[in-house]
Amino acid sequence: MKSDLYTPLIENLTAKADFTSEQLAIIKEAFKIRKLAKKEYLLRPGQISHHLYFVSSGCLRVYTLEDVREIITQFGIKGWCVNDLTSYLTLKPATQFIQAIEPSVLLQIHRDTLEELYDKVPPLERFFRIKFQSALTVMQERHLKSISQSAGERYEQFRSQYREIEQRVPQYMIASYLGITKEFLSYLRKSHRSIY
Amino acid sequence: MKSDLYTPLIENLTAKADFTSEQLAIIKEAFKIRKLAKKEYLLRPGQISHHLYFVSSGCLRVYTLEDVREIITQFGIKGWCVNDLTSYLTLKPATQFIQAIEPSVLLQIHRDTLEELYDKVPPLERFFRIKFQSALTVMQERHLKSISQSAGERYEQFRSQYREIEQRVPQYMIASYLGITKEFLSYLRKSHRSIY
DNA sequence: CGGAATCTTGAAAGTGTTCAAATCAAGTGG
DNA sequence: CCACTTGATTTGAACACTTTCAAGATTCCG
Repeated sequence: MKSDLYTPLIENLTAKADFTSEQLAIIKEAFKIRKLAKKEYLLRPGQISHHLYFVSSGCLRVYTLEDVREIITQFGIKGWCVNDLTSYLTLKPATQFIQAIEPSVLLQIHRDTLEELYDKVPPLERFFRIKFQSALTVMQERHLKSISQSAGERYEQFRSQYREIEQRVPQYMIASYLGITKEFLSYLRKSHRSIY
Repeated sequence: MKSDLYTPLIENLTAKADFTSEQLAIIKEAFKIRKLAKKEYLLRPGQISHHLYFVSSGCLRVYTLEDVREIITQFGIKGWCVNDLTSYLTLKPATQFIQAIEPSVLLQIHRDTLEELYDKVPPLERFFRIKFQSALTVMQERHLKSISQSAGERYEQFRSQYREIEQRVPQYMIASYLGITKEFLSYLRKSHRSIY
């Protein structure tokens, strides 16, 4: 059922803005289905990110190689977007990898198509403005915590905030997302064993 | 000269979008001048942020009290915006302080006025979508560095990226912005004395 | 079963904080 | 313009948090 895959997208759209059913149909039409096997890459450094990716099902990670160490900057599960946004917006080569952690289904839209849609469907521009606003506040909050809290606190908070992700991805990836080593995360878990 | 104060705003607007001179006039009209003495507060925790603030001149800081320690989340100089964005967007009480570090002049617009403007001047919505997009990528980059780089590297990078701010604000504020103690920043400076 | 990926352990080293005191700089009022 | 107070920066020692490295244990999957 094609429409199944589009349900999360439609829900997302209608939650934050008003679209007529005609507009929704146009938008839906513009998003193409993209399936990924486990461990398959959607994007690699050097490539240019030409699409916006909406996760319909599965789980992905966005990460970068700093020095020689992997740092995960985003996870993506149903209802989230994943991207190397800088590459998408500036047309510069990506610096990040996007890889499926599980078999996944994405809905992708090309930058040029979306630009056209902004003109064809004005509420879409508002939708994205609002989306980017919220994404920014989330990122501000995340950054604040990363410099004001200890690793243990950040882990606790991650566990409660993203329980679903915590249960689906290996622990060394969570460590990477939190900016600590897998060994230290293991140590933290041990010393609080009673809690977990 | 009133128009002097508006120049940075106009430049900012016209750099990223196309407005007719009529539209620019309408927008300009909607922004009110707000002057602050040194150390004066624009916003305190508990208050609701009803305005968007554009810095026309001077220098401000946005900070929060974590535990008992001040953490600076943003600086604002000419051409930048400062805010507790979460409060502005959700109408919830602010958690951050906004304080002038120098005598400053801001241009402020009320949320309701801006919402009306989005309808009256459609390109404005696009302007802000693009602004928030860029702000998000900047924040992503900043967060990545805060978890992948050492304090020394972050300081080096801050010095080169924000030379102007570095020269205008006391060092303990830079330490606070970088998420380290003033003592440790002092130590870093000492051990690299030759470089600075 | 066998191999690869993941998770755990412990010791040693590095990075950053805390606290208390000293120094330096910058207004402010007399 | 000096004396004084406050604000800002520096120092050093002890401590806490996190990483590194090397090894071992465990789990997962073909």
